[in-house]
Parts: sequence; structure tokens; C-alpha cells
Amino acid sequence: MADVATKPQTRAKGQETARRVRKAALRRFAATGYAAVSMREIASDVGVRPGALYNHFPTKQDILKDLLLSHMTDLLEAWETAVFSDDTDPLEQFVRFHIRYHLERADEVFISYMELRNLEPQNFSLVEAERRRYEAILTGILQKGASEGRYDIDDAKVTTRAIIAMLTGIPTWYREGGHLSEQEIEDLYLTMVRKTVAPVSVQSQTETG
Amino acid sequence: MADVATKPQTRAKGQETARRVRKAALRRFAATGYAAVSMREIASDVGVRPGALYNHFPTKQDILKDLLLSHMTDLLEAWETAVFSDDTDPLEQFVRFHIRYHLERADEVFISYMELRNLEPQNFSLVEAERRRYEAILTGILQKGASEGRYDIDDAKVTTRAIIAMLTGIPTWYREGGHLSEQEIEDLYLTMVRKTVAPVSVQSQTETG
DNA sequence: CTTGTAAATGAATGTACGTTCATTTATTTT
DNA sequence: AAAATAAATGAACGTACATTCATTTACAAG
Repeated sequence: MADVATKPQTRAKGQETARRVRKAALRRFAATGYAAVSMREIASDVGVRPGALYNHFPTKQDILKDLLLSHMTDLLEAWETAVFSDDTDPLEQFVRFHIRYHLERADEVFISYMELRNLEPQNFSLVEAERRRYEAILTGILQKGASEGRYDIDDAKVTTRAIIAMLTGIPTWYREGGHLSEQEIEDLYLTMVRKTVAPVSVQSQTETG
Repeated sequence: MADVATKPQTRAKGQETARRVRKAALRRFAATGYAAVSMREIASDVGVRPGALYNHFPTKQDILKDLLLSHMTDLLEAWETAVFSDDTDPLEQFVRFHIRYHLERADEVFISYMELRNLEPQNFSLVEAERRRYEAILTGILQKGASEGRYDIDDAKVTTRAIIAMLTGIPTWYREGGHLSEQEIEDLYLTMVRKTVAPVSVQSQTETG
């Protein structure tokens, strides 16, 4: 066996600590906000002295940047590697994927929205670029459907933001064990999203005046 | 003239200071978050020494509670006193009202969502109760429309949250002077909301598989 | 004019913060 | 076995924090 496979225990231990720092920081940031969390608290969660954190992250700000950026890149990678049966409506794929991914990562979603403003401008730009890439996926699906006459959309970018806001709001109120299953949530939202972009051809109007 | 109308200047000055404290705190909390704002910064904005703040608010926490609670009660009062032409679709009334009110108060909306977690449990409950009252307004409109066959809705509460999330997301990206006017935003979202709750009677399906 | 009171000051309290660093411990490399 | 390196420690750094309070200023009431 070549020495490629050897895993120096010291380095492995260090990476494990870094992982635990990310995990503890994520939970704390989501619970009370970036500014309200001290390095001492994170160190205490990890089981280490505060100074040890600086072997893994140069500053507190870098922990936040790491969390927000990797959330977006993980999201994009998950979409790119997700496998769907080819004959599924792309809009259905996107809606179900988005709901599932975000319900599994309530803390990441929360801090990605909340703590953007605590990023230094340069780090903010990095995260925003990834966010736009993600939105562009849905915009592309909508534009393709519209050009083929399957959807009726006034403004693809506004509709993208409306749909993503609608879907991303779910983790703020959904609780496991509530009266709706995750599957039911998916189905309800898929129906609403489909109606939002549906052709208005023969759709009845709801105005009274 | 009765002495009811007299305004002691000292007290008037104090109320003006309290108003300026709220205003400064609102802007700062929205910009960098509750925990990241110091009483010294607020005092500096107001043009006063830090100790003077305690003549108007017992603690920093009370400033936050004041802002979040009054945002919700102001919102409810604005809805209750809003006058619409009677023949307007209630759903249209609600959508236009919500968008207008929230676009005018981006900072209040932002901190009401962001800083809820920084409220002590008792204050949190007060604000949550008001939020539920507001959601109930839209739920009522949806249920009435559904019972009269004008809307087709699977779950009124889920639909309420979906619509409010969609609408409340607008201030996160809308900027005055952008390529869409506030009127155009209202119209675009009204169309999407109407379609979301429209009867599916003859609506075409968008599935491909 | 005196008394009362609301508002603001200026200084101080003790506490907690992010970060640094010389040193120690544990593991890997030569 | 020696040298190199990664990881963690423990103590310290200067700074900033929310809040308190005796005192002063400015206005109101009797």
C-alpha cells in the first residue's frame, strides 16, 4: 500500500476540530446572531481553549465567511449532482429540491439570510455571486417554459424572487411532527408555484370590482 | 383656554429625545444587528451622553422591544384604519396595502424578522401574538373567498404564509429608481397572488411527465 | 423667589471581548 | 533518536461594553 493512503493522526485531529468549530459556530450564530457569539463560547462548545481556535481560523469573521460561502457552494453542488428521473418537470424538480434541501439545513438558511450584513464587503460579494447563480437556475427554467408556452410569466426575475421567497419561508414555521408531513408541504407548494406561473388562457378571474 | 393644552417644554424635549433614540436605534439595528450596536453609538447619533438614554429606556433590550412591538401594532392599526373603495377585491386591498406599508418601512420589517430571537421570551410572545393577528386577516380573506368559490386553496394557513413570505421578500431586493416602479411591483405581485389562489377549473396543467 | 422635577452630564463600575504569544504536548518525518 | 511540525494551553493585551450615580442644568409650579 502506498503512503498516499496514510492519514497523519495530528492533521486528522486538526480537521476534526475545525469541523467541530464550524458546527458549534453555526448553531450559536443561528441561535443568537454573529455579534452576540463570543469566541470563548465557541471554544467552550468545542472543548478547547479560545486561543486554539486560531490554529484553524484566522479571525471570527473567517468562520462566518466559511459558513455562508460553503452553504451556497454546497447548495449549488447539490443541485448539480442531484439525479432526477428525466421525465420530471424541471420546475417540480427545483421546487422539491429546494424545499428538501432547506428543510434539512434550517440553521444554514437562517444565518445565510441574517448574517450577510455582518460580512465584510469582499466576503459579501463572494456569497452574493453564488446566490445569483442559484437564482439563475430557476430563472432559466421559467424562461424556457415561457418560451415554449407552458408558463405565463410577466417578469422572470421578479417571479424567481417571489417563488424563492415563498419556498425559503417554509423553514421559519415548519416543524417536524406538525400536522403536515414534508411530502405534503412539497405538494402544497408545488401546486401554488405551478398556479403562479400557469398560462392564464382560460383561467377564471377573481376580481369582484 | 384650559391648562390641558399647555405643553411643558421640558417634557416635550424629553419625548423628542425618546423619538430620536428610537429612530437611531432602528437604523443601527437594521444595519448591523441588535448585538452589534452599542448604547454609545445610539447616544452619539442622538447627540447625547450614554447615561442620558436611561432617562427614556430602562435597558437596551427595552428599546428593541419597543421597536418590534410598535411595528406590529402600527401595522395592524394601519390596516384597520385604511380606507378602500368598497368594491375592491379584499385580496387586492391586502396585497397592495402590505406591499406599500412594507416598502415604506424596510428597516422595521427587517429587524422585526431578524431580531425576534434577541427578545426575551416574554417580549417575544407579545410580538408573536400581534403577528398571528395580522396573518389571521389574510387567512380570513382567503377562507371567505374559498367558501364562495372564488378561490381554490388547499390549506388557508399555509397559503397565508406563502403569500406573506412572497410579499415580505420584496423589500430585500426592491430599490427606488430601479427598472420597476412600486406600482408595477404591486401589479406583478397581485397577478401572481391571484393566480396562486385561482380556481383550477379550466386551468391548464404544466406537467410534462 | 423658592421648591420641585425632568433631563443631561461626566466619571466610574465591573465585566467581557477578540486576539496574541511564548510555551508545552503530541505526533510525524528524517 | 533527533528535528520538525501541528495542536493546544494559559496568561496576558488593550479595548469596549451596559449600566449606575452623584451632580449639574433647565424649566415648571407654588
